[in-house]
Amino acid sequence: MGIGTVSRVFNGHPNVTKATREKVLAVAKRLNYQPHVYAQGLARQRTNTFAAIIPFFTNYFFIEVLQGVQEKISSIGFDLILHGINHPDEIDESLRRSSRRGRVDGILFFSMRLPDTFAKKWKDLELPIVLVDTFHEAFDSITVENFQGAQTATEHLISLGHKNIGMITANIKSDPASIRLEGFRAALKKHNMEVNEKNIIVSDVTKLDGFSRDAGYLAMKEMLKLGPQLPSAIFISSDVQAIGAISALREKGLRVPDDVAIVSFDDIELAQHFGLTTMRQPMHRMGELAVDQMLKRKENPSALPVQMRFMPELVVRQSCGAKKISPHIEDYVHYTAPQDERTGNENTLSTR
Amino acid sequence: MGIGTVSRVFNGHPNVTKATREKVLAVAKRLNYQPHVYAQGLARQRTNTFAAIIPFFTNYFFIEVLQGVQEKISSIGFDLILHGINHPDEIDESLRRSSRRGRVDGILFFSMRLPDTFAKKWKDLELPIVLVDTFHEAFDSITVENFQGAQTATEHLISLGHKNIGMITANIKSDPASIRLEGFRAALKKHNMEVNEKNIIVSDVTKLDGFSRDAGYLAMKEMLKLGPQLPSAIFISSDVQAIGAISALREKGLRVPDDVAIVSFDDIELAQHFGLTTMRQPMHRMGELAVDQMLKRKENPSALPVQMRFMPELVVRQSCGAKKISPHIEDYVHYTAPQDERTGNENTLSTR
DNA sequence: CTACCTTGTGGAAGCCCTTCCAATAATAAA
DNA sequence: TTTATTATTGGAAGGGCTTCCACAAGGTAG
Repeated sequence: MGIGTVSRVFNGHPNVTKATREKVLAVAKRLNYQPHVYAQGLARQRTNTFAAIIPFFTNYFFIEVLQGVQEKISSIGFDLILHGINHPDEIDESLRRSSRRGRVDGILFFSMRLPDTFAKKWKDLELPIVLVDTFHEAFDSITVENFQGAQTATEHLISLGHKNIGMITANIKSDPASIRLEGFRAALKKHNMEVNEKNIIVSDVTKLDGFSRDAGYLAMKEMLKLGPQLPSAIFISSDVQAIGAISALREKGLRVPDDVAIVSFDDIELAQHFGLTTMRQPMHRMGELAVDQMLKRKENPSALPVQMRFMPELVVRQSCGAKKISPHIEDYVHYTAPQDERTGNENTLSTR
Repeated sequence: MGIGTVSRVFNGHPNVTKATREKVLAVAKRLNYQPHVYAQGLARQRTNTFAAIIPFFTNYFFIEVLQGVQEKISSIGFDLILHGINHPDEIDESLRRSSRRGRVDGILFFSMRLPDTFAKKWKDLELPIVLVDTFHEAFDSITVENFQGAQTATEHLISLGHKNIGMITANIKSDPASIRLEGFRAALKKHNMEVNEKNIIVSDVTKLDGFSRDAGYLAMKEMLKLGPQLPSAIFISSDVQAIGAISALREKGLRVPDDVAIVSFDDIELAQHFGLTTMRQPMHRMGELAVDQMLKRKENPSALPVQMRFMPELVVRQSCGAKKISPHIEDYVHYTAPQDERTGNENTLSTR
């Protein structure tokens, strides 16, 4: 049996007699033979592996996207190398590691601003990259219409008759946060309502760019200082923040949606549990699509960058007050204020 | 410049003159040269890569462990190949893929029972494997004292004076669930209390082995049928279940901890938010240790299997009633019953 | 029975490193 | 200055595949 023949058998090439094929397979089984992955990779000049660079997924949004990615990647028989980013410095490092010649066949880059230095020198590199939940004109990207989404969310509150509407947004340095804020403003303007700057609380929390429960809690604390002028409805830039914000409201004895109506963004799994009205992002789907796009890009490396944008969908639950619900039930416990025991890791991370 | 010299420079071998080193480096930079990862792997016969096989991390427990793993792996300059398992069938497939010759240098296997077929043929394979949150005598493992932990949790409730104590447990097919149940029983016996079988609700949910909010919700619904004999205190086998269970209680107008005291298990991030008294597992740390153990195992492949067991720690918050809290506040919303909109993925998965 | 296609098979070359050994250069000792 | 050491350097061999080319074998048509 020639060495080439064996290769042909294992790779399902057509020109092999059934007899030889079986003979090869038999011997292979007896010897417990398996092709050496790296040797194949070296010879074929590809790895069948993608890297995913993700700001660490303590944030539920990423978990769901990552799940989509991972399932899709497995289904096509590829492997996924995971780079969790906890600190902005790690971005460069991860990109560099992933770009090492022969390491992976492509990179999925999530939710973080692609460093300009990389954006430039990337075009030389033949390595495809797909951006998810972030944008760069030079590369394929899959994003959500944050502007439109925020507008829709806000308009929902307007349509419920609210006149005094506020917003709590995550750290403005993050694209999604700032764009959602713009959408909020646009909605009010569109309906000839004045934008009261005091009604806008911008989180200055740096951890997770303010997309966290703690940040939401603190922001609402801040907003509560408005006292009687407290908005009757608030758009909050993410579900996790909304959960924190609700805790702050509870502490003051304020009820959602009766005293304050809330619409948030993301529709993470918990949103359902908390009865949050929110803008649903097809997270799982976005993960899958990212992989699909990666494959397409590999087939046609020179095509123009593709930009997919999803329209988030309004999911009406209870927190906005549109759906009336059964009698209120007493809550059982206070939210213990942030940092009570878990050590607050103050790494800043520019992310979603 | 000889080819060997270049290699020496890139690998930091000592015997290279400063002059040559710099010359090589200069040329390398000019040519934008990088060693080819797979070629290195082939020549060195190692990949600097570990695989992690994890039941999919919609479950917060895994996220936290995975984070520990990922950080540690990056810190030693290795790569992590992630295999998320959604269906039991995928376990074999993942193990097989990871075991392919030259694919990875080691496998971290999480929370699932290692298939016997693999356990056997593994010893031939030179590939190290470390088990986390699961056990097999033949391999290194890092687990938590589920028995002791459950016992401690139960004793805490006993010490608070409860006489009628119940337990809600996840699917008994899962090791942690069944062991925690045993610990519960042992605690009662130790204190000469009778074990009332009606007070034990065993979840028959298969998805995530019943370690889910829905399962907890349903189990509590079931338990509520006890009516006036409802236990005054309940030990629940995980935090997520406890959260679901609390929702069910709320629906009935019952308050935690006043009407029912609760202690659960895991101490996921959300536990704090919900004020759950729970048994803390050092999840992040377990992830790191798994990697450490992997490295040790590689240094000394023939050492006897190491079994590390952590003692979970009781974290007292509000749900057990030991800490009295400020006046109750009305809750704002019902828990919308399971499966209201998210399509219930009914894959069964034998996991934690 | 030839001449000409197919189809299948063996193996060299190439993928890109690391590692080892031999050769050379530099240095120290005599 | 010569010899014995030691520090560098070059490059062949080897790691395990894929791919391509040449050749053999089997078929078909003339």
